[in-house]
Amino acid sequence: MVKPDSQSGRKPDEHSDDGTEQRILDAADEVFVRRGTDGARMQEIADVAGVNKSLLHYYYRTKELLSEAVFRKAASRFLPEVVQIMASELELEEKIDRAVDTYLTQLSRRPYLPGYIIGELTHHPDRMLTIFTALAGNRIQRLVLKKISAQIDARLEAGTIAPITAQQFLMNVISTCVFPFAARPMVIVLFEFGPRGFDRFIEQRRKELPMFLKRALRP
Amino acid sequence: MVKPDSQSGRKPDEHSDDGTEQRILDAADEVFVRRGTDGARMQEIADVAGVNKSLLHYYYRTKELLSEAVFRKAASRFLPEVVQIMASELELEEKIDRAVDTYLTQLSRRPYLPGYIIGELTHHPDRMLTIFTALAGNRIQRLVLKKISAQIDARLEAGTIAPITAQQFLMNVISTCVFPFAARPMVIVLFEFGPRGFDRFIEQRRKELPMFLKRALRP
DNA sequence: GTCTATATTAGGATAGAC
DNA sequence: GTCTATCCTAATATAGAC
Repeated sequence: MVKPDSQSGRKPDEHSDDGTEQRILDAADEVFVRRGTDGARMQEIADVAGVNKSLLHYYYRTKELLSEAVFRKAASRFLPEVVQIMASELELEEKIDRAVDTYLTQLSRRPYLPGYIIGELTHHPDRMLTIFTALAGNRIQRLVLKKISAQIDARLEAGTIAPITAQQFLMNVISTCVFPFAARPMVIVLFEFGPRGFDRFIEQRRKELPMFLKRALRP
Repeated sequence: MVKPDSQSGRKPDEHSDDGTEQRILDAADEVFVRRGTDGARMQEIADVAGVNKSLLHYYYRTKELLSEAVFRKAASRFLPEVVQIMASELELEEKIDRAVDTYLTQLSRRPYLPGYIIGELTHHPDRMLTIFTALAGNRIQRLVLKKISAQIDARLEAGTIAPITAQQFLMNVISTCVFPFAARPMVIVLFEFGPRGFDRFIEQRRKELPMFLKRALRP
């Protein structure tokens, strides 16, 4: 919308290595996620990107727009994967296995992402909700809930599952995967984890959590 | 430390209704929790408290100190309750019942508290961790983990529980209680909740979640 | 103890040279 | 496209009268 070149074609003429605009977005991602939108400083983003502050405005016009770009990118990394798993034809137990594994793997790479998204969400609900609706179009979630509901109903008929609503099921899976990362700084203190302690905890969780959740489904 | 009068005795002389200092702290709580430390404005706090901006500095010296007071108060409202339940002599199933009920009741009253704490934690880890250690002294958590571990071990002997570590057990209970509130704005969108929809979801959860968690404990 | 200035700085944004 | 220099507002903080 505002950017001169970017997404359409190649970089126009003489200059840097791997795209200045991209370097700026990466730097912005790093700084916004660590400090939050309100705590982030354009100067720090410029420093991390190794460019002049003015260039941020050249590419993204305002801090507001830049932060939106970052949030959009972060959010888009969050939902689709699990939505796809949950909407699939897999058995519920298989969905648990895959969702847990996918979440823990992705979040281990970006541990502060949940904290960032949750913080933004609570501090700027209005702005963020528009992004979310645009991003995840309501038809999709409705499909997911329909699908899970149907699976639960069928298994209730067969007597192979304990009663639970699709929403509560989904919430339990997502909560147990995402929350430990959102609360990571607190968890590290309360469980007295050393440098690699949290990672080991997550690896243990990767094994134990699916079993825990699947046990809870049994009638 | 910095406050003129306050916590020691009564208000000194002539003035307002129910304590100006308290009114300021309440206002600060409201604003900081909604906007986050970095997004909050001293002016807005003054407006909410119905006093002049300068008074905030009179009582709390700086924004930094005021925000610490707020965070300390918020955090202290969070841990103790459940720590006490978990450290008690109750059976694990009974602990689940009480913890879920306590959490959901308290968080329903202050739904944005988890989002605030998580946001602060990820954006100011250093500062917040000192508060947490001071607040929850490590001996206490160690006692909780010891207690839960002992209970699990005993029940493993008796064959009345599925294997799980105390840390993972605790994490599962806390995650499933707290996360829905932390992610509330997202949940409302994704589940397409109306005005009272989220509250009804929580009331449903108050019944279903304990059963879910207890089913997961069965061998 | 509470208010009315006012000081001061920080940080987002723009103009304009190269 | 990238930099230097500058503008300008918003926000924390303080001085001082009442």
